[in-house]
Amino acid sequence: MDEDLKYWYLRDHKLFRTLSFKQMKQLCIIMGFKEAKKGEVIYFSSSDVPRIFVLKKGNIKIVAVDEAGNETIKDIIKKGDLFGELTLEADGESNEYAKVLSDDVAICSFLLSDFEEVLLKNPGLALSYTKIVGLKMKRIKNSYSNLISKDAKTRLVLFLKDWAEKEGVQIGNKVIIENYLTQNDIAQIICTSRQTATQLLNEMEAKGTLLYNRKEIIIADITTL
Amino acid sequence: MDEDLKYWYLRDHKLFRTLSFKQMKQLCIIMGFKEAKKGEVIYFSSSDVPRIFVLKKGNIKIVAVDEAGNETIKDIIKKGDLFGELTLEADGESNEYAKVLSDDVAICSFLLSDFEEVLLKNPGLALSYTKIVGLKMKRIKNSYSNLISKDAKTRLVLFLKDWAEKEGVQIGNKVIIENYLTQNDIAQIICTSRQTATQLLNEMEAKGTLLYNRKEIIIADITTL
DNA sequence: TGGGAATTGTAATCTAGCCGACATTTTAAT
DNA sequence: ATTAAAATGTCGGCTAGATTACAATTCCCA
Repeated sequence: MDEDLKYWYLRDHKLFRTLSFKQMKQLCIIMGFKEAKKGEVIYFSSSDVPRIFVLKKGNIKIVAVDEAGNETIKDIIKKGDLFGELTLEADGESNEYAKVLSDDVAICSFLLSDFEEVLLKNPGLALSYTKIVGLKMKRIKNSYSNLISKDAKTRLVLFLKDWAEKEGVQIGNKVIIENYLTQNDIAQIICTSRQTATQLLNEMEAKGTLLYNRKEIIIADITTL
Repeated sequence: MDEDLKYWYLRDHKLFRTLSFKQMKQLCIIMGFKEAKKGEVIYFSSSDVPRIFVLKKGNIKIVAVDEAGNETIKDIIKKGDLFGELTLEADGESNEYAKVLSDDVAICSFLLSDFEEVLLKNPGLALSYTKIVGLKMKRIKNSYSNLISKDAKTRLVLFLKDWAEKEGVQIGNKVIIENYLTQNDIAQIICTSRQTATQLLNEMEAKGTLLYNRKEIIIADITTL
């Protein structure tokens, strides 16, 4: 792939904006690039050499499989997000994979070891990176503590609010969200059964607070959700 | 407090071992030091200037209080652990406090802003720091996913195994843990009600797999727990 | 354009574990 | 020693939500 295009893809990310041209060049040399289509499984955390990924386009979900074969959605990764061995420490144990949700995705990646080299030479970048990882941790902590203390309905509402805020198009108090998740996906994210999620969504639709279909979700009034 | 003693306190921590004498001196200048006794509440995350803390001696628990006044134990901090604004980002929202569990504790701290300065000048330190934060994140993720997919009994067993591994004294297959937690504390950590935790512990005691009292916990056979 | 797969809808069971309501024991303080 | 405050032990009722089991829809593509 063209070096210059790679450069711009990366340059676009807030994490790398502080770097000089020379430093960017250095990063680009070690960069990988990949595209994939909907439904594809693009990444098994344990199978490959440890890497850091930057999602440049589209959405993917990170799914963890436990010993019993149960699948949990660990994370939804959106354009601009980092994923992979964020902790800078390879992790042989966990069995995770990533599945493409949107029609297609574009992904940049570095080898963990290469990325570390660059961080060592750019303390500012290391600091920014730590903050990004920290922020991610904070979000995870927050959503997990919701899982524990709130009931399924509250969790669904919190998830919808969060989704609306991040991606929704707001018109007055109405918010339209492009829906690339199935009810089963949503259920897995808020950690409940598919049936419960379906029931809750239908209840909300009956009450008129919501309008659900496979293409979009329309929230009647985000302030009273 | 004596500069030299401060120096050694810090030097002792693995995170700072790579620093030169000069760099250590720089850190010591900005360092604070504090001691506290059992039961004392030593730290409100939101009330003070953002800080990073290193626990040099003893144990504390980090407790979060939600809007409804429910308390959850977020973390148990042990000798050598870091806590506070680890993400390098002040967090006005969360309402947390730390309570001393052991007879007494000793704590070092830096101002967040000062610590950032030092990290900027020491890329290696920044990298180590990111890894420590990352490791903590990984542990949190792991324990949370247990909360979600496992039942209360399994969670208790996992917690005990973890505790035994980290702090227990092993004699053959028998493990003795110094118990500085109440049953209520344990219940909060594994996110169940106090009554359920009590019941589970008593069941295990009845089956002979365990011996619980306020001073210590003796696990009969760690391999079959 | 038809048919299989994925997604969504609905209902009836069943259970872990929360909650309230105590009794009992241990600890710490005066 | 006395007593108040923590910590622990025990029990039954109650409920959110998992689970099982189908039906109905919608999507996809050959």
